[in-house]
Amino acid sequence: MLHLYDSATREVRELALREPGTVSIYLCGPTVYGPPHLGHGRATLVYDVLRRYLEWTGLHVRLASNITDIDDSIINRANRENRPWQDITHKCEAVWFEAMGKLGVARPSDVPHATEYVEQMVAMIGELVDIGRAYNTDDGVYLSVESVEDYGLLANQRLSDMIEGGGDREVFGAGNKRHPADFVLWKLAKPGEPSWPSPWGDGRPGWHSECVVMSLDLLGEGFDLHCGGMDLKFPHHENERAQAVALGKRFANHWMHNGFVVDAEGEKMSKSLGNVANLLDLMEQYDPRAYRMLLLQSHYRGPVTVGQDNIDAAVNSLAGLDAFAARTSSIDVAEPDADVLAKFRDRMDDDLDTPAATALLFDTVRRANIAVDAEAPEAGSLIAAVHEMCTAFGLVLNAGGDVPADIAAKAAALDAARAAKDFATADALRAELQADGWTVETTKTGTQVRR
RNA sequence: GGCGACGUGGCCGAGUGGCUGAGGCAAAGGACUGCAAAUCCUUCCACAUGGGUUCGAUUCCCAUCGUCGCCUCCA
Repeated sequence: MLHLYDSATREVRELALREPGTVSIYLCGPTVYGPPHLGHGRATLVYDVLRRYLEWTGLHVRLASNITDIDDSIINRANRENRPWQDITHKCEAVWFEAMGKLGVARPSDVPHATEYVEQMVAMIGELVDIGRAYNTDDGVYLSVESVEDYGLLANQRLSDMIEGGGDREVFGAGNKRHPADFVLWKLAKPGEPSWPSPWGDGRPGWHSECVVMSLDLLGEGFDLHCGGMDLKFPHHENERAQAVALGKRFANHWMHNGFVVDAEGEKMSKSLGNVANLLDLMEQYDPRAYRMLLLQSHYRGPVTVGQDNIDAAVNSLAGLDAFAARTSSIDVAEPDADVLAKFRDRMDDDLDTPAATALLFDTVRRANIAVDAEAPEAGSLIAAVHEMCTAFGLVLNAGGDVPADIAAKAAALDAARAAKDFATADALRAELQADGWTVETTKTGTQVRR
């Protein structure tokens, strides 16, 4: 069974399942007010790999991931561009899922929207007020963090230490709060702002409430895993948890956080890649699979640099895998090599060690190539194992696909010329095909073209 | 000020108290090929610095230098 680092206990431990055979996961999704960036891409890819791997091992995965479609950033942009806020959220959500599609990130099982859950949030906030753990001020309702026993668990900091170091930052709503770390659950609307009714006045929910309500509604108390980017650990996840704890509910059993995307060579990157911080730009300029490949070769908890060299290396390594898929596409597959798959699971179960698992993938590719060259009997099972691992990774290999009749004819002509030792014609034909964007490879069964 | 991460070969990026340590990319040489491509083989002598613990450290501890993240709305 999968062992994962748990941010709450700060150790790698087994991901215990509330219900055998099924994994319930909540992933904090995007606030839809702009195009997805590389950070979004990393998070969604990391959890897509997690999900596919779990499914590949035979588990049923229920993945809920929200869309935050009401938020200050959205309102600000709407005001700035003088257009309806829903216009922004709808458009951005469409762009989001289009980008996810290109990345090969499967759509979550559930995609709840904050605006669909306002009533439930109001009800929850009401409960917190009733039990004296939240309080009303003249600009909203706040949660009293001092009423939460172990506030700071995820941040791994004591409340007092956090406050001391606050720096020069302005404390939001400081004048009204009982404690500087108290956070807003309900924001009273200013004139012209979108709002929903509540016992405390018209307004909108604070950021941290939606995930509590949605995760508990869709997945139920004590769900298995809550995940998101490292930057969400505090305050977002801390504050989600605080609300659940304040309500006396069991929340996530395990917390997983992925590392950041780093642009170590900021200047260089922007020069060579343009505004590569934007995920859409990256996918436009490179095979979208390259980002997945790059992330697979790094560990999910560490920082990862996304730069030209990095992406190029990933693109080139994919070319090797595609070539493998192409040259083995006509070979009968057998039962996947059990030994390889067992090793694969060992590595993946060890805190999702995809770098070790990809090393195994490449190693298996080489072994399979050797077997294919030798026409050895184990080729089929090794090839099958490679495809199994790719499935678990969510990596789709390109074996070439359909070849138009005229191209196939040229390839046949090339073979004929070679057979006749008319190498000048053969070379010319090959150059033509290559100029057309085709990869031309000589195999035992003749010239194979793909792209 | 508090909490935390990290410094590995040309680049990226794993990992381990003891034949000096994956994998990918790049480069070089070789096999194969009419030539290529694909494939395979080989090579490319790397673990920030200074101490300490140890029979032995890249891996453990301390210090130093350097990089970075979080500490109220950013995946």
